[in-house]
Amino acid sequence: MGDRQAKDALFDAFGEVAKALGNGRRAELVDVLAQGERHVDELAAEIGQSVANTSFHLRVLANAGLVTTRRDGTRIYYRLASTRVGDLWSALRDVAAAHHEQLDDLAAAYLGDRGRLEQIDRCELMERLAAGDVVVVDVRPAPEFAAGHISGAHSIPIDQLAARIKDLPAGIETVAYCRGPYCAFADEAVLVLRRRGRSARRLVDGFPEWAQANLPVDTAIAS
Amino acid sequence: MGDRQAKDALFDAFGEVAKALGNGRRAELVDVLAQGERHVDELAAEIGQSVANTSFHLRVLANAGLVTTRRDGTRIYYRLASTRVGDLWSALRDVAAAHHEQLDDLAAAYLGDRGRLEQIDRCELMERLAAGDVVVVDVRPAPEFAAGHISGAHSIPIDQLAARIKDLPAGIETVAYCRGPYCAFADEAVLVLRRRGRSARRLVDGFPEWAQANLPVDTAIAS
DNA sequence: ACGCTCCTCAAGTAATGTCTTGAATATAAT
DNA sequence: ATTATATTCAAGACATTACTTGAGGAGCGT
Repeated sequence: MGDRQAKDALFDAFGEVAKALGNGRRAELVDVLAQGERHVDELAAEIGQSVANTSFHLRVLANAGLVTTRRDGTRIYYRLASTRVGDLWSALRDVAAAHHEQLDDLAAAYLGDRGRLEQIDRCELMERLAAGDVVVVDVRPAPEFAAGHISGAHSIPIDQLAARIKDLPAGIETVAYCRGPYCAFADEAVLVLRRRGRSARRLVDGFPEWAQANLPVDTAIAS
Repeated sequence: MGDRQAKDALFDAFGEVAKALGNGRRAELVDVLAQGERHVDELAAEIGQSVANTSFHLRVLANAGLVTTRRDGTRIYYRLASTRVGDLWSALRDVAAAHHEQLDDLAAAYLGDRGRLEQIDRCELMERLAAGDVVVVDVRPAPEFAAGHISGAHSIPIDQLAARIKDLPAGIETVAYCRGPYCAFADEAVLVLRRRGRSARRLVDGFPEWAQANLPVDTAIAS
């Protein structure tokens, strides 16, 4: 009990879990999987990598215990091993946002200047939803909406928003949401909506945070 | 906004923070620093590495924003950048414990079989402390006690416990605590105390968790 | 100014990680 | 059975990481 070698081995094991998150592509995978399960093909497209490389990264995550798999026919679906993994991912983002010097610049380079972006927090959205004076749009890809979404939200993936904007009722404020605070989909949705003269804001974070707060969620397929 | 290259760079930055934790020696450093600030010499001894290598690892942690420094004369003290870093470390341990297949074996190899080890949780310890029918012993190294400890605890570093056991009042239960759930000091303390015929248990986790729960803490030097 | 202590930096080596390409496997559909 | 689709595996090029040794810099006390 208490010898150096065993202690090093134990902490190496903790390190292995962190190492699994220690790659940008794997971090992207975890961010996508926090929305719900996906199969390899889709994941490869999401992170812009080859299927072989994506498969390799998924195996690294699986070996670290961060994700598990389910087979359905020829497809293999990956998902986070538990909500704790999502918590770990949130904690990592928090620390990076608080202490990583260049993170603000990198976020601004990806998301653009959010100075004028109108946001709404979970509490207010919940109130407005109850009052019925708001329309909520889920602008994530369809499979993520199918895997789970804010109760009452409409699914319009961001790349279809311009074409389907007429499906949304006018004269009522629209709230767009996506994967989380570092996802650009909702930002872009707000831009598109405002350009068309709609009143629009984005939810400050995304679906995982909403679900984590135990707010109402649906998994059935809605409009 | 939203282009691949910028997104990859952003998630690479998240990955860098995780990568900083993705090494057993750096994980040990974070675990020690969660107890309070220490200087390089001590840290090198704690993780069983050369001073040069320890300095290197500390710089990696500093570059990732996980630790900061303070100079005092010839010494440079390192500390966690904020309590969020401690939260991240806790989340990492939780995930590893829940999902890493070999972690239980590695923990058992380092800590020994805890099957018969009597433990006490924070709530019960708090009650017993208020009732005054328990003696609390901090068995961490002296600098960690000085940096912060459970209010009313006595400091007897584990390597002095056998010699100083007579300083502890007999006929009253003793509770030992240390750095956390994966620290062997308190386990060993319980063994030593029981061998001497004392009634003893260990706190399930350690000082960082106690402090995080906003329970009473002292930093002054006590007995 | 000098030596002392504490810490960081640089160079070098062995090991490991990332991504590509092309082949191999497993299940489903024909 | 055979073919098609989805995923994994293997090999190789290239970059990065971990640790050692020895030199260099910063502050303190004499």
